[in-house]
Amino acid sequence: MINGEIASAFNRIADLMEISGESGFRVNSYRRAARTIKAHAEDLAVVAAEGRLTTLDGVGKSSAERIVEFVETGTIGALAALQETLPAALPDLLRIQGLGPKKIAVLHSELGIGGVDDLKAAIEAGAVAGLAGFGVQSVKRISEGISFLEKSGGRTPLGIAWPIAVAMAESLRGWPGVTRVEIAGSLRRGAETIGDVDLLCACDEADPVMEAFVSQENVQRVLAKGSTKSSVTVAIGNGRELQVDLRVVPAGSFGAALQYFTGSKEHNVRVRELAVKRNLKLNEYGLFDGDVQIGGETEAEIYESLGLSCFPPEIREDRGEFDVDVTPSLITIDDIRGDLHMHTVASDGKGTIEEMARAAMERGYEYIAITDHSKSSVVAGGLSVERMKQHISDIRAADVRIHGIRILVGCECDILMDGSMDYPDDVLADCDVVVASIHTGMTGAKADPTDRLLRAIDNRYVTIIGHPTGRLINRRPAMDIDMGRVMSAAAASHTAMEINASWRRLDLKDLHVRQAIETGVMLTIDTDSHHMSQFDQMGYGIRTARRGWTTADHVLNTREITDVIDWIGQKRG
DNA sequence: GCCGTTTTCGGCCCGACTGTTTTCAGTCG
Repeated sequence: MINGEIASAFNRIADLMEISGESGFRVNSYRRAARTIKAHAEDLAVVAAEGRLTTLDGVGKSSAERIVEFVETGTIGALAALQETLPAALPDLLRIQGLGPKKIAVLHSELGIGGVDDLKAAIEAGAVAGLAGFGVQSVKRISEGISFLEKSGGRTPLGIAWPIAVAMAESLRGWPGVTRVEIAGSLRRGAETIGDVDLLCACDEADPVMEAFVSQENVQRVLAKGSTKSSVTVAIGNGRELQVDLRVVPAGSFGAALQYFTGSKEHNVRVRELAVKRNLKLNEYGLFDGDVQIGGETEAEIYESLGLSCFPPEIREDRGEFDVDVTPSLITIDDIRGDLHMHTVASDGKGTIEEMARAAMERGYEYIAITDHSKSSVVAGGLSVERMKQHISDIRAADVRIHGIRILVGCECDILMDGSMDYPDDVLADCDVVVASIHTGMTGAKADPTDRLLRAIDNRYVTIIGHPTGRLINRRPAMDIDMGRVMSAAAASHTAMEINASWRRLDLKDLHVRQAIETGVMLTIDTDSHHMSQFDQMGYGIRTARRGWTTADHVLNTREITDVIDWIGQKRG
């Protein structure tokens, strides 16, 4: 799969062109093509071979030629040519707040700066202040930007940012004069990682709210403070910081502002283009016909005035939402009837079977599957065949003893290097649910992960492929899997694929979820809980599912227990 | 560079904040 590499190359071209002073429209066209390429599930080498590249959004003749060039040679001449004229690491400076293409061009032409280290040295030496457009304040801001980049370490996982945002929003709601607060931005869209937290607030008087916002105890630095918009950073542990933006808007504009600040940027560009086509103007204050506001108190008003449905935030990515007649009715957490992947003290969990069952009942679940690790997962306390047989009896006994919830017998069985299962078939046959997962040999070329998954799917007792790509967000990349083949095999064999709801994984991710649905694969959304409290992570899995356009029908654990058992039985024959 | 039921040229979303170039460019979202 070369799509990621091509998208990176296109973004690099855009960065370098922008610093070169190239037309912003040309720059944007490369970024748009890069985005399409990155989001395309099918391998671009295949699309190129079949001559379909220009059917992709934002890919024209020129981009298609560059893609073909990459497929054939592994490089793009245009990128190489740009890198001859500008240092390859110069675009890294674009990630520093307060530095844009124009200032970076000055830094390079005047001081020969080629990367972040050069810039730090030049600031240290006092060479930057005094350059055209650089005063004392901007140098200070750039220094802070460098330090923030080092402390933020890029994007923050959803599961870290969400509780912080909820707590800040809750606190804001209690302030005098504040009438409404919502979380917007990529957090509201349920993105797996976020750049910053966007809070939106309606209030009687903005200035005192802004003053209180920047004066909060957990604020590390104030990046900006105005009457409608302020930015601060807050500490999130390990010496790292997260940016939080607050916007204050009039109540009559709240819907327009929520729509605008929820994004995505690409989605908003499309919406505004549609407004322009109708001779209307859309901004964060409302939808306007000339000077007359015709909408903006609610989001629905804006969308409906433009002849659109009020898209759920999770699909506002310009990934086809404008092209369908009917927006699907996406799954909600209330559709979930059970959880089919969790661990107990028998392996590496912290709760007993009974504690997990009671915690599940508190969440209104009708069933759970206990799925402890198999024998090869030694560090995770995987169960030998003998212990597993005892565990099966214990689960059956708990199911009889505990009323109000059905407790299914399961296991999370390792997929071994050759794709065979870690337990013999007779043990798997005694389980109601088998989650099959890869835990070892993810890196290195010893075994092809696609072949391993395909062989696992071929096993009649395997119900669910657990965390299929093995990625850990910000920590470990996904295995290089031919997802098209795996999904086709899963769909054909009545094997479900998991959306692992742990915020560290979110695996399948949104794009793969979409691909699964298009391929006809049954999904499950499971928390992989190792503690009772981790059932709360279901919400992150739901968001990921929604980002992949999932409805309740696509998900096995929205069904009644008898239907779940029937569905599993169809594969076993 | 891409795109098109106002098409093959001429447009491509819009506003806030900051600092510095005293009237606005650069950056950001």
